[in-house]
Parts: sequence; C-alpha cells; structure tokens
Amino acid sequence: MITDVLAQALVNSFEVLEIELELDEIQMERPASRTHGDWSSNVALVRAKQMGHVPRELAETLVRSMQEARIELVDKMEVAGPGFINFFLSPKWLHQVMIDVLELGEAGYARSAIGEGKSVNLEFVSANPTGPLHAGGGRWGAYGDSLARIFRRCGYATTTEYYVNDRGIQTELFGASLMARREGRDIPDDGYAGEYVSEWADEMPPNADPIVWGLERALTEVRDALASMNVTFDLWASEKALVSSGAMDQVISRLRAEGWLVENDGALWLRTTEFGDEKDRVLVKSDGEPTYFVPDIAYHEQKFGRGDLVIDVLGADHHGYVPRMSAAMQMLGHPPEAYEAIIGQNVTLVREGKEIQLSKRTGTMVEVSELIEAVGPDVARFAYLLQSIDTRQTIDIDVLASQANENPVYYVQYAHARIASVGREAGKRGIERLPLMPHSLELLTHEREIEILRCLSTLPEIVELAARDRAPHRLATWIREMAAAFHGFYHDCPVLRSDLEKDLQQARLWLVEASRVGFAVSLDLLGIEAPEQM
RNA sequence: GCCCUCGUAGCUCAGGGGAUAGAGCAGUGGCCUCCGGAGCCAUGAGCGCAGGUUCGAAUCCUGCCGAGGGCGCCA
Repeated sequence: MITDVLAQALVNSFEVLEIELELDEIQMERPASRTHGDWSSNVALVRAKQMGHVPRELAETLVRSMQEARIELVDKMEVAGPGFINFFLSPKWLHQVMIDVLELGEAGYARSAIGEGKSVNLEFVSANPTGPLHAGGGRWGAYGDSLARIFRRCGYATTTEYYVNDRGIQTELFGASLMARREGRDIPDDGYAGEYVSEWADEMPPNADPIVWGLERALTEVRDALASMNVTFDLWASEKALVSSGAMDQVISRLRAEGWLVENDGALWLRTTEFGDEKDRVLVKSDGEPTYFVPDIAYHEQKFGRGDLVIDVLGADHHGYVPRMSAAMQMLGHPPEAYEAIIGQNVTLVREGKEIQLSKRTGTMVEVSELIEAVGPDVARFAYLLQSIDTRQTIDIDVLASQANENPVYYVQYAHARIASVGREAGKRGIERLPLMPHSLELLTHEREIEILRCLSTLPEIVELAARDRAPHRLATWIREMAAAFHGFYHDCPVLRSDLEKDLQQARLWLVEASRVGFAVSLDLLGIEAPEQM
C-alpha cells in the first residue's frame, strides 16, 4: 500500500533525527481538499511538542530529508498549514490501484483479512412470530444482512440467525386471537387486534391448532418479506426447541454452581448488579415459572457455540436489556467484549404527511411487504442502509414512491447499467477489449478518470471501516460517490467513439471494467441488485 | 427523577480530533453532432446553546435546552 511507503519514509527521516517510531505510529490521511495533495500526515504536529520543536520547522526538516531520499511515486512534498506534510503523488499510484482492482477482480478486491481466524454470530430482527413484520423491522433486516456480508468480506467466519419466540404468552395470545376471530368472538384482553388476524383466521383450516398454524403462517410471512429484500438467515433458532432440550435447567444450575443466584421473596434472582446492571433480575418467579430471561440466557450461551463474538442487533426500545444479558454472559465465563449489542434507532414511517405508529397489537402498522410493494425491494433496502444505525430514521413512503426516477438507488444502479451498456455497444461496433497493457494506463489523466480511481482506491478501507464500526451505511455513502464519479466520466470521456486513439480507448475500456468491479463488490455488500439494464 | 441515543442547509442525511463542513431532494439557470438525459454543469443557505480539554473541536468532556426510547416477579 502506498500509505505504508509514505509512512516508512517518515519513519526513516525521523531516524535521521535519532527518533525511533513504529510504522503504525504514523497517521496518514486523505486531505479534504485536493489542493493539499493526495495524502497527508500530521506527525509533525503530533510529535513537535514532546521533541521541543516548532511543528512547521520539524515538518520542513522531515520533508528535506525525504526529498534527499527520493520516494517512489511522490511528485512533490510540501509543508502546509500549522505543519501538515502533504504528499502529491504521480498519477501512476492510481494506475497501480487500477491494476490491483483488475487483477483481484470482483472476488478479491476490497477483501480484508482483519477477521481472519475469528468468528462472529449475528442475530437480528427476531421479531415475535405473531404477525407480519412491520416496516421498522425491515431496517434491522437490511442492516444485519449487510453487516454479515461485510464481516464475511473481511474474513470473519460469520453466521446469522433469527431467534423465533415460538412459545410463551405472546404466542398463546396470538393463537387465542386467531381462534376468537375465527369464531366471531372478541379477541382476548391484550390480544392482537390487527386486521391481518381476521384475514388469517379465515385462511385457517378447520382442525388446525391455532398456535401452531398461526406461528407457521406468521413465520412464512416474515421469511418471505425479508427474502424479497434479499435478507436471509443461516439459522432460525426455535425457543421451543431450546427449552425442550433442557437448556434452561442447565443454565440455571451452572449459574447456581457459580454462586450468582439468590432467593428473595420466594423468587430466584440473578445478581446482575455485580456486573453493573441497575438491579438484580428475577429468573424464576415466586409462582415457580421462569421469566423470559432464562431461555434468553440459554439461547445466548448456545450462540457462543457458533461464534466467538456474539452480536445482537436490537431496537432502541431494548437497550435496557443489554446490561443484564452482558452480566449473564460474564457469569458464564465469557469476557465482556465477547458479547456485543448494537442498538439501532427506530424508524418513523410517514405516509400522507402523517406519522404512522407501528404496533402489531393495535394493528396500525405498515408492513415491510407493503413498503416493498410500494417502492420495490432495492429502493426499500437502500433507504434503510443509507443512514447510520444511530440515526432515528424517517421514511416517507410517498416521497420514496414518488422519487421513482430520482431515487438514489437508481442513480447507483444506472451507473452499473451504463457499464453493461458500454459492453453491449462495444460488441455491436466490433470493439474488443484486448489484454491489459499496464503502460497504456498512463494515458488515463483526465480529472474524471482520476476521480474514479481515487474512489476505487478507498474501497478497501471503507469495507474495513464498515466492519469495524458496524456501519454498512459507509458503503452506501461510498457507492453514491463512486456513481457520481462514473457518471461524470461517462459524460466527459467517450469510450467507443471512432475518432478515439486506440490505446486510450483500451485504457478506458479497462477503467470501465475496474469501475464495474467496484460497483459489483459494493452492491453485493449492500445486498442490492446490480442490473445490466434499467 | 435516573439511564441510553440523537440535535449539521428549507427537507432527508453524510462527516465521529485536522486545513475552506459535504451529498441527495426541493428552488433557479444552463448542457441532446457520436457509448442510455434515470445523466452532466452552475447557483444560495448550516454544525441547538454555554463552558472546558487540545497546536487544532461538528467530532472528546461537563452543564443546559430540545426530540425519541428505556427504567415490571411483561416479553
């Protein structure tokens, strides 16, 4: 990597000053403005004080020493501002990036090894199977699935799962609600009032067990809706199966053996305050019934068999649950960092200018499937992924639907489709892409061409950042920039025109192919289709 | 009351120690001689408030204001 070359040069020039620095102590960053070069380092600002130097003077000394040493691909160095060292590189460094992209291709470019030898288990959505998935839940689906793809690209052995709460009070209430509707009675108190309950009740075969049938009906609905958005799971983990395996008893006796249980007021408590929880939590109620927390602990314990790092993606309304689960996992011998909860902010849905409250129980809701039907799977998924999971997201269905031709996802997909179109048109005109002549890439000097290459050069670090920060939206941001770069190139730089110099044409054909790789990789990580035509 | 998020352009959001804070939408004005105009180019406007740390703060810390969420022997 070019940054290593530059950082090494800085380390070397510090050695001249008899200062030992490690390579990773040098930060290289991309200046916000082109006028500040291609790469920049702030070492002089960081180190000057402790060395008793003035930053600018230190920077100048370093630059002088690097100039004497001559660094490959560096055209110019300068000291700027308070003491930044700016590197202006020969465009060749980007041509080298392009060769990497082409050699590594779709399968290999922007693949990182930061997760090599590590495994991660990701649980997301896990909405109760008591009705269709509402449009807020779609966010966790898009997020979790893309994050899993990013983890895999970074070398993590990744498994994904959906925890199916297929036993307990909610499922019973749901079954009872179905039965009530079926028989034309009012639903029970705290039952499910949504319209879908009546519709489903009509579908229910005469002798079906409403609980069993209802669960399957809901699960199918949820599974199909997510699948239509390209969200799938490695495992649908059944709570019922877990409980009947005896896992609850096992986990309770382990916790008892470790001394984490205490009896009080006839109930059995877990001393989660020992690990920072606000209060201890009841495991077994005074009536002898275990709380939901027990199977949850058992389930999380089981997940450690599928990943060294266990991650839950939870809605903001569940954040209070994290300290107790974290406490329980530590009691079972897992280091604190082995369990991670990602708290996502909720989605506000707007239709006809009004906020829609999302509640399965009261039935005022917008289903994921409705959203997808209204705007299409790619628009929906991209909308979910466009924003940081920390941001409360407002999705205005009318705006999304009316943006039919201006939606950001089309902007991106159109770029990919244009690439395919260039290929088709080339075929018609009998223009072939000949084996890559690395030397001819030096003809790529147009600002539009360089811009594409700059974009492509950042993709590997963007993927790593997205994994490290659990932030798929960084890919969404990147791909929009990439699309802008490509559209600009397409507008200004003809590829197939007959009067184009042949070597330049070849170089551009390869640049188009490199762009395709970038789009294909990032669209795949986002889980969005890469169309050949619109 | 305590705890967790979040306040950036008219709207939806990027940017999470670095130099002049970006994009889309909406507005205005341009660009069809040849690969797809779902495109390109130009243009106005912004870091909730107040302190602090730092050579440097939209970014880190504290307080206040505002928004959402959480504080059951519910799940």
